[in-house]
Amino acid sequence: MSSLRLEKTYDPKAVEARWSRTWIERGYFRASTTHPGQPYSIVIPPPNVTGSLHVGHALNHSLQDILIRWRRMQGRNTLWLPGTDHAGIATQNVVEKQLLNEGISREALGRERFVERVWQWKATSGNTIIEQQKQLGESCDWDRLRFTMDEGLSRAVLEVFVRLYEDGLIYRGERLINWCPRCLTALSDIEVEHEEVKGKLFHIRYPLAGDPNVSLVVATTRPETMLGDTAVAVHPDDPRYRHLIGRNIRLPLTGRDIPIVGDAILVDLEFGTGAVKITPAHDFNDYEAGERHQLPRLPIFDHQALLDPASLTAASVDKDIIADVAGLPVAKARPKIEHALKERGLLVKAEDHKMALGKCYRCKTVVEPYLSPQWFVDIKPLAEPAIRAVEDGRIRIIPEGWINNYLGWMRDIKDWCISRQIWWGHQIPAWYCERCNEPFIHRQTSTNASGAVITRVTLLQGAKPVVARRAPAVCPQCGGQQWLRDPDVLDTWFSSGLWPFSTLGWPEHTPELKTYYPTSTLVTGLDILFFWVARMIMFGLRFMPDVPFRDVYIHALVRDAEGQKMSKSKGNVIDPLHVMDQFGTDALRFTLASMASPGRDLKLAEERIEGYRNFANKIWNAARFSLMYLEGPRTSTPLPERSFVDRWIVSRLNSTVRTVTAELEAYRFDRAANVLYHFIWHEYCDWYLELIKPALQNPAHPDGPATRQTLIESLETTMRLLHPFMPFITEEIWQTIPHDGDSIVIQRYPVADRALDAPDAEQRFALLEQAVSLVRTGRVLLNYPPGQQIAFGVAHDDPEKLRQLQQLDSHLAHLSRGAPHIGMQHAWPTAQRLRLVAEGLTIGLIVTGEVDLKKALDRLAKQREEQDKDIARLSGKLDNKEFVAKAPAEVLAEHKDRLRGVQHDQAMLASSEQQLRALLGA
RNA sequence: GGGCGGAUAGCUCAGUUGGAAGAGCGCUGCCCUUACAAGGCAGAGGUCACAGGUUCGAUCCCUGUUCCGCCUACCA
Repeated sequence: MSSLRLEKTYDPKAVEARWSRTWIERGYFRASTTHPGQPYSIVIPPPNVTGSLHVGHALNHSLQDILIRWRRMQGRNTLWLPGTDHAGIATQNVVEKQLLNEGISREALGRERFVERVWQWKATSGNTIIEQQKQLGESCDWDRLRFTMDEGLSRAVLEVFVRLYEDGLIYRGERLINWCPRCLTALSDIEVEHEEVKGKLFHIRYPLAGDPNVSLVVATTRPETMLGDTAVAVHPDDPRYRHLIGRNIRLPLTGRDIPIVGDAILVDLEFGTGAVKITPAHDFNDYEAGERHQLPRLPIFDHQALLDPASLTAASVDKDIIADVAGLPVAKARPKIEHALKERGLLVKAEDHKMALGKCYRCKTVVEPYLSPQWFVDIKPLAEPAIRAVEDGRIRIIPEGWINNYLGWMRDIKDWCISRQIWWGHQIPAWYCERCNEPFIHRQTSTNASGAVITRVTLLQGAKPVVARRAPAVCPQCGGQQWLRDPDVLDTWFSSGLWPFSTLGWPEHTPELKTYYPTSTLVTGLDILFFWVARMIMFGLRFMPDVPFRDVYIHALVRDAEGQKMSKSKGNVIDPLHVMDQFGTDALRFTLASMASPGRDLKLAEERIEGYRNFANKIWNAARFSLMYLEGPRTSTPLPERSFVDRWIVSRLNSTVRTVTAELEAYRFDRAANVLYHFIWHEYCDWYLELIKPALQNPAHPDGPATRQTLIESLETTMRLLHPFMPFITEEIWQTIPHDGDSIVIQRYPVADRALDAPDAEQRFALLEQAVSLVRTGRVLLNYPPGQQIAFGVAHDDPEKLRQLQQLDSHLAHLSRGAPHIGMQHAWPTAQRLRLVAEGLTIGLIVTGEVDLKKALDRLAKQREEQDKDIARLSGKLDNKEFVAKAPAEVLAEHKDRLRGVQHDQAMLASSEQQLRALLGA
């Protein structure tokens, strides 16, 4: 026997564990290319293989699971393809840290053993997030789990790289790139996070060569880079300086002479001093200016962003300065340089200045523009089709607001630096003949702190690679057979950019690709729109060649209750697993869905989840109720012959089906969830289950059999409707109530049907609800004691409505406890009033609906006149919607503006009592 | 600097072709009523950021202002 029949509260844990296991065992999530339905496919944004589920995943995955479960129930051929990402730098950093804790550096370990070590770490921790995803109920086809460094996916990477190279879209070149001095690797532009910081703008005097009395004052935020200056720029139209163009500056601290050039692009007349130092090897703008003026590049920092003594010497820097700053990192070199300038009286001033600082998105270290040979993708030819695909609507971005964001970025896109100087990832398929390239192969040997000898291989600009799917055997140039493979690996986003087709078997022509590509919907956070989504579109269009997905649904970021980004360091992280443990997985899923409004970050507080835990419990108890009263005959009475209450709930459910489906189609998970919540709690539970109690509890009630049928049908349909949102509890209930089939997972999703709409029943219900609500309000406002029975009269001006209300008398009485005598009060003869009083009942009057209050009042007044001259004076007609009576005065005073159509007949009661006493001769 | 979004109840937010202000949570009062106290019923609470404009009518459309986010960017 299910606990559903026994337990008053829903205990999710056992239920969830059982069903998540069973669903997978029974293969409900397995996709088949031969399934007859129209394909609907989603590839999951692959989480880091060694990560664990955070609340952002929970949101992202819940939404996808809702879509997939919904489409599966609609009979579509669904595939939700799961997988994980090797997450190059991030994972490498984690393992490096582990090694450091053991006192080992990765260099000491060596590349091969280090990579082995990462694989080990993946093996031990890689299943964590997958298991957690299963716990969340994700209906992925787990048999198709992919990893970006799987053999198949790696082959796709290789293929794409080689083809792009052959097409001239991948090249190697020495450029200024963003370099993380901690990760010791190049980064792409978007891997740099900009942060506004307070810095200083230094004004430094640069004397003219051969004329020390004349000088230019340059402004810079980075004085330490001046050792690498190769020119000073002024604006060609600047009357202050234009006559100096062509003359030389004697660069302080170095004694080098560098030219003054005119550059209208670099120099802003309004800013700083109007003179700009040019350091082509350490600044992106200066790099470009250097190209314009054919200036030499003088790198002065090494790969760790330390001032490099060798470079400094080559740049002929003052020996004292070299001694002072050589080997220092940027942050420490800056004050030393500042000091040296000050000593020489060359520092004019240093003013506060806010500036944007670039940081590594993985380790938050300040990045350094660094001149080095790297691999790039010539991106424009890939971006153009990707722009068109969105412009012409082959790819829809939802919400639409992000389209311009995407287009803007794509139109302004710069070549993509794809090489990373790390070890974990897809090694670039480029080989160098050692003999031919001897001058370009630079081996640096050093001994590290632990005494290990470390060799660092750098392939200098000029090296000629052979790019191929496998290592070449013999060099076509020199016949040599010694090959050195390019040590770099690819940007981790290179492989994830192939995800929609590499996971389906590309470059083979598989049935999976044919069936499931293009995928239907991509569900993702805004943070990886450029990293991932844009790259998938570019690669998909080039290699498939078709869009990788039809719809891109972009959801918001999950923040904490204060709107702060969740982070471990802030300690404001909501751990989804903890929440699932505490409140149940369905509650978490439903919370996230209900908060997924477009365009806004969602602030998550545990109280919300608790609220939906209560919702789950409400559903549980509604199901218990249904089972409790299901004993007894059930008949499938034709709908038109069922009671108006039954027809009402069927109609409301039908309307809910219609709305939920429409909202899901529009990716409005929030609205779909809210509509479901409202229907189940406030219509099904609050009204329907209450209304049918008399029919269920009285064995002789004529509506009993049909109502039992309606009860169970509507519950069963509701469970199917809710299933994509709350898979566990719906399955558990569905299994326990009468049903056909093995699992709710593979049942048909409810479809709205006009024939089920019952506007007349809805109208009648509205009348009833209004009357009940008025009776209840009256009770409370008039302070009737709980046990006190009350007779209420109901007046209505529309004779048809009045007739309907009379028919609803029993419902009204039932729903307003203790008010058994509901009738048309104004029509009650005195004798009946007296009888009611004799029974110890209080008499009240309710006026509902579009009643003509004036008439009602007149009628009441006339009636009372006949009965008793002392009857309370009635007044207080406020407008056409409200009127209030006098007594009891204190209540009325308090609620005067609120009291809607409630009349307390206190005075009448008093008068009736007198009459009664008179009659009885007391 | 550019772009985008937001400002509605104490809190979190709905409110899409402009037509009498909504939900959840919280709060107050009453109620342990045979599905559910993780509950029921009732209730309080809002010049819809500010200033103009269009309109018979504006939370909604237009303009400007203030504040808050996010994205993006080479002001040295």
